[in-house]
Amino acid sequence: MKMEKSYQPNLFEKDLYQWWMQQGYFTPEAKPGQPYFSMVAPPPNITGQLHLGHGLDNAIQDSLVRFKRMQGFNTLWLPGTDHASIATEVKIVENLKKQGIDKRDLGREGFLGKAWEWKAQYGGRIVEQLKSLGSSCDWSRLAFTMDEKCSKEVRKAFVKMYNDGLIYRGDRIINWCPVCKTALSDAEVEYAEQDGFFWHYGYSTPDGSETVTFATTRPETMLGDTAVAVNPNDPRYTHLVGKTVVVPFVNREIPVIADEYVDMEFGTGVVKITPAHDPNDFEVGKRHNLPVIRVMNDDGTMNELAGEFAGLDRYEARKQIVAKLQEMGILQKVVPHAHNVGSCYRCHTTVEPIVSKQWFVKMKPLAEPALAAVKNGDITFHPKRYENTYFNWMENIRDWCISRQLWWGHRIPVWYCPDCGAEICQETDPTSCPHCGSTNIHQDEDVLDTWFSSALWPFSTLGGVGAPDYNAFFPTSVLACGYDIIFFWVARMIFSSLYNTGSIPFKHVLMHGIVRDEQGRKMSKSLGNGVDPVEFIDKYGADTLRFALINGVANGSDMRFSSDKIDGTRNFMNKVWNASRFVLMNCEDKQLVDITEAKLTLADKWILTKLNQTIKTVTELMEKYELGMACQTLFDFVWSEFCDWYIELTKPVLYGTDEIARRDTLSVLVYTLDKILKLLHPFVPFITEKIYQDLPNHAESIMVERYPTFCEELNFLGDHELVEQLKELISKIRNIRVEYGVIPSKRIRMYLLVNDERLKECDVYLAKLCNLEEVIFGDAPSTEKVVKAVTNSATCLVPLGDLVDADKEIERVSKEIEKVQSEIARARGKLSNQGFVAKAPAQLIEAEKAKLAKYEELLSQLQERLAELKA
RNA sequence: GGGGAGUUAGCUCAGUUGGGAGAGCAUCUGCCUUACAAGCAGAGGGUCACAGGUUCGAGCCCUGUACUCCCCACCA
Repeated sequence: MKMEKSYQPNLFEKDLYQWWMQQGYFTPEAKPGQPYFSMVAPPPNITGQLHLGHGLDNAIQDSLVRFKRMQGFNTLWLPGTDHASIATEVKIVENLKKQGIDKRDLGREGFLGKAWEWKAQYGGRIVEQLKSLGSSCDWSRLAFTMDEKCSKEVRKAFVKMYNDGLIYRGDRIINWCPVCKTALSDAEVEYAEQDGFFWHYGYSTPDGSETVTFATTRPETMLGDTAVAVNPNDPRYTHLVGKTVVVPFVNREIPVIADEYVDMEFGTGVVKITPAHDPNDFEVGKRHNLPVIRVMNDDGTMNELAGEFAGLDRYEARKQIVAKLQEMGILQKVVPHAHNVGSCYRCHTTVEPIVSKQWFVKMKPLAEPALAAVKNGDITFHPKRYENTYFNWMENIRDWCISRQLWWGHRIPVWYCPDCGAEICQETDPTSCPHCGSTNIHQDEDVLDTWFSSALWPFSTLGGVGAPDYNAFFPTSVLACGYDIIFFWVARMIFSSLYNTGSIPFKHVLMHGIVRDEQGRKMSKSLGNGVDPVEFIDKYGADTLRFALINGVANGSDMRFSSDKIDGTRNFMNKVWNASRFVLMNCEDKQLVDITEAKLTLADKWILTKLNQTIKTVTELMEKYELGMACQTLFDFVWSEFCDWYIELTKPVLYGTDEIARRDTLSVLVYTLDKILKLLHPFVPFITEKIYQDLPNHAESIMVERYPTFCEELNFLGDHELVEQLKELISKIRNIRVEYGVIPSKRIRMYLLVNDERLKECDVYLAKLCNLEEVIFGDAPSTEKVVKAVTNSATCLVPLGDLVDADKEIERVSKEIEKVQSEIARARGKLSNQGFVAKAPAQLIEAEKAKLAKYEELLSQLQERLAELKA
């Protein structure tokens, strides 16, 4: 066996991955009724490149799946790529343009064909990238939301909702993106504060006798005004209600109406009403039967109803209108005003509220069971606080605009018959009108919101209700994703599954945060601070990336991805690598025994006990989805216990001459390393598999081995405690060496007085770890000048001859006395507190008493020592 | 306006039923000791934002204050 002296990434990962795939480990059989663990993954959008957010998603998901697989669950992880988003279409169009093709020339079908070509290419690339992260997805079930089986489910769901009256089509104010030229749902609009203006001006009565003044941030919409509204209780304007005023430019006479919507306190108490371009005005318009006059085109230019401003861009029109109002002396004042402006979450263009005919889903009936499912505990969020976010949204939910004016996506399965006016909604394409037989029917041009199909993902990818995979793996166990898509995706999956399958889509929702850069900024293309996981993996390896993304991060909170963290993790990987190298180097040509038959040393028993504790803790944490803490626990165990102490403690034996002892200790080393690799494997798949394959007596693959469990036979609490005392002693001696400036290479002698006879077995450990030439059990002769260290289990005397400095020693001991005294004070304080003794648990009181006794004994020894020094 | 989160060592952050303040990095000292200098050993460093309260006991629970951040809604 040959191992590099330090961990080098990318020497074996690809081969291992390929081998895993060949072995079929990723492809489970559907076994209905078997204990299973299944998961749906958020589909990375193929139009962007893979970023660290995906890396985090993937690391968490894969770690969970690997853990559960090792626990013996039948695991399914459905991989998916892409959904039919606006960005997808934009990219496809860009791509076509490069080839000199206009999508209109291709027609809808042709466009889709080209889109699939493009998608296969980029989707394939993303899959390759995900593989380099070690994703143990079942790639044979790779799904796209526009796949045949998913599409079937989309239609089925739509038709069911349509027939149940949950889907309707109507005129509404929607958020319109003039660049993407499509409607957006409320969730797809991002609001940001922008500097703007309040333009104050007024409309006059036809006779010019009276003027009502108002303020607006969008003067161009005045061309579509169909009323001016005041509050019915506003005495300033009661005399005007029912009269009319005239809109300049279009010279339209519009009524002054009274509506509760108007806030008397705000501004002048007058609002101009533009039902076609403002959601509130639209509602007011409905109440008062106002005409709806739309003055803007889909591309954000003014239309023919805008009169002299027709054809102008909305902002240009605004400029000219303001200028003309000023010219005409109508404009009264302009006040700077910061207000929130909505923009398209994809292209960041300012959205325009525009009235238009769109398809909506009635949310109230769907939201109720979805709320109940979380409230009654069928679905649990981790961390729990995100349930509040979910409730908040679900309780205030508004109808969901699901139509999009794009070419790429699931087309709405509704046909119109112009001959009889019928509207046909069905799963299969009709060839003629079922009402009048006309073949002159046409399908609705709109496509569905990408999240409509994504919402069906948990069951559509499983083949739908009743399919073998569905029966074996639904509802899924966990959904793991970032908190930023609770509304877009999580919430919609919940109500969609409940409605379409009658079941929750998943039992647990594991939320993680966003990966930020070193300065805490969100990673973004425009800032150029994004990290490409593929480049990262080339440099540091997938194991490092995965562990760095998970280790020590609390669920649901954002994390900073810093170079420090990367280095630390890379160093840990190297540590694992080298510790393994140590074990394997010593294994050459050696026989091993089952450790239940080995004669265990104190150190062996100690590490086995520690291992047990670690297994218990890590398993519990994993089961609570606390991956960050599980990693931390492993990090500490591997580095601070196994490497720093246990390996050092084995050296006296391994480098000794007792062959049986060497064999036995080596067996424990291999045993422990084997468990460590298995514990780490979910997070660190490649290195652990690589090393595992080199272990003596290894099985086929670590990936399908069982996760370690607590072993009562190998739990030695008494010996564990003794070694802890030994460690304390060793630390004290090392401290003395450093404080007295004994150079590390100098081997010195030591006298040891033990309170626990078993410590006499520990001379080799002491000698090795403190670099002693001799450990003499017994008191030092009075002729020796010594430095003394006291612990509860032993007193050690280090003869340092002339190095011993009485003053220094007095200081050192005094300092220690001080520490012990403060401990004693604390313990006594507690125990003399009546309330504590009366109310605290007995166990705690006993523990406190024991500590007090310990410290008191220590104190008396230290004081004795001090007296000696001062004598 | 509604909801949520944060404030712990110089920095980044853990701290899950309330029971002696932790890690990594950085700093200081000394070491290439045959797994590892991507390392080892040792050391220093905290009024757990502030003010009250509950409790025998509070970083943790309650109330309030201050600052920071996120999400949602949005008054023209």
